[in-house]
Amino acid sequence: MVRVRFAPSPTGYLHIGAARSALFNWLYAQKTGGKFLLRIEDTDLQRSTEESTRSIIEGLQWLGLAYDEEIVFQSANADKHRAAAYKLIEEGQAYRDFTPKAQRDDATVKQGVAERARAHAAAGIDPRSNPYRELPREESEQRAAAGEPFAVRLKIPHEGKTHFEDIVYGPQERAFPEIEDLVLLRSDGHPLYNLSVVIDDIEMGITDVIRGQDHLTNTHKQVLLYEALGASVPHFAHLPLILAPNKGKLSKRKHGEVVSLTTYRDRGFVPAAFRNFLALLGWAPPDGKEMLSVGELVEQFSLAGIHRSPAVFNFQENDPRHWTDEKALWMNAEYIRTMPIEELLPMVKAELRANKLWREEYDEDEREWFARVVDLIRQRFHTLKDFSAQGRAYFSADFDFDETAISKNLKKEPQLKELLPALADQLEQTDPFTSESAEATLRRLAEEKGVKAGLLINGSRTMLTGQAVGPSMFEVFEILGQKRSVERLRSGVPWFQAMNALGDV
RNA sequence: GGCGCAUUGGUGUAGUUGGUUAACACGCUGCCCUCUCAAGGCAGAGAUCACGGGUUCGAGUCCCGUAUGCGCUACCA
Repeated sequence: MVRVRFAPSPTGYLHIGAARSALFNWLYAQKTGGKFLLRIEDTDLQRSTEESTRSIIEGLQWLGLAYDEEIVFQSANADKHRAAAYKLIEEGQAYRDFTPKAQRDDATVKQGVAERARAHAAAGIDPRSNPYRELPREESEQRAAAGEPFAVRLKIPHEGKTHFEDIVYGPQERAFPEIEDLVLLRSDGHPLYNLSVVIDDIEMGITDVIRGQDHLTNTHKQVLLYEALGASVPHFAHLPLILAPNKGKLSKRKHGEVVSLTTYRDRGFVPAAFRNFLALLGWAPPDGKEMLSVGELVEQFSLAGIHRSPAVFNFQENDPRHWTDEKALWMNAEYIRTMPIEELLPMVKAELRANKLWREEYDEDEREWFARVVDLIRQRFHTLKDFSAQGRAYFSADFDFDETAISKNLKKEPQLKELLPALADQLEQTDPFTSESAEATLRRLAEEKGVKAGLLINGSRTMLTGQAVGPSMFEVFEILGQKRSVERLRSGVPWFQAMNALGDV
């Protein structure tokens, strides 16, 4: 049975790249009828936080990726990791390295590595030569017993090469001389990443490791460890990276909240929409259809459909209209306007509630009305936030008037100041009050006064909703009802606001 | 520095064994619809398939090289 895992380190919010890894693992588990496990890699005590763990769990939940079994916290397994390392020493597959720990500054590590490599090459030193590798066992044990600190390193053979088959990237080979004897245990006894992952994956019975491409080259080391440990090697599938628009690394420090999954939740994304979008980064369904429900995603998903080149996450910083990938935004709007209304309603409810616009009647007597409004206004919304912003006038008498709407639809025609109350008088007499009758009334008045119907329509739109844009106005009349429509048409509020704003009395 | 991976319109992708005008989605432009804005419909712009060689009757697809980008190379994860 297939067992896959998502293994994030809790050192910050859930990155969208990580979220995609989680998605692909989950999809694969669903597809194969396997298990999807969650492991929190919290071995870096300084950087790991509980808050981050919480946000990861919330993020997965939001995306609808339920994990099986108990969460595994890697830090809880440190003893097992150490024991495995000591066992490898016993077996002569690993050795104690008494070289004093080199001081390393995290920020300059990459540079330091390159410099060291250059220096070694220039001096003709084999970077893998380590005087402790062949230290006689007695001496090694004596020095350890005497309390001398040591790191534990895996012995990599000098000759030969590793090989594994990556499901996405194909056959991978690496010559042993290119791999340094990797450190398993720090001199303070702390187990290191490569050891911990392998032990935990064995322990958890992981059959398929699906993760970011940044782990591809390190996989050779892990394969060696599996072999040293006498465990069977899982299948590997590495996923192409998700890059920033400049094709650089997508990071929080440089790109801010666009990379955080919670941002999408907080800014009004429908989970299914974002999940759908994420699935299309690095993978494409065989039939090319892009709007896919979870069921379809599961059905169509295959590791073979994942391709190798990195995907660019397209957004424009400093441009609020394009704060994230346009296709994601489009897809969200598409979901909002096409998803079953019954599924959308609870999301709108949550949004209204958060903005104190929710009324319990919407769940009871006015349930039908509520569904009708949502159905009417969702057609042109892009995020759930829009229901409480542009949609505010439908749920509250206390809404703002858009400045451009006032100048374009009201102030430009001063006579509207009299025409709209006149329309209100007419509408008050209209019975029954429906979109059809409201339309007839309005058009009759326009004809009487010799003005274009559009003038009254657009003016009404701004009076009733505060906006210059929105659904068909006659639908709005009906949905808002006779009483509110008449009241708002008579209200002088936007006129005062216009005068104040524009300073002409 | 070494090793690895990648490279199809602005972006996401299709193009499985080489064979007609390189396909789809987002975005963009125009038109239609119309009470506005969307949606929808129609039309369109945009790719010398990174570059240079080669194999072949024929290459986005195979081979070699170059460039660029990214990753790994840590007593980080």
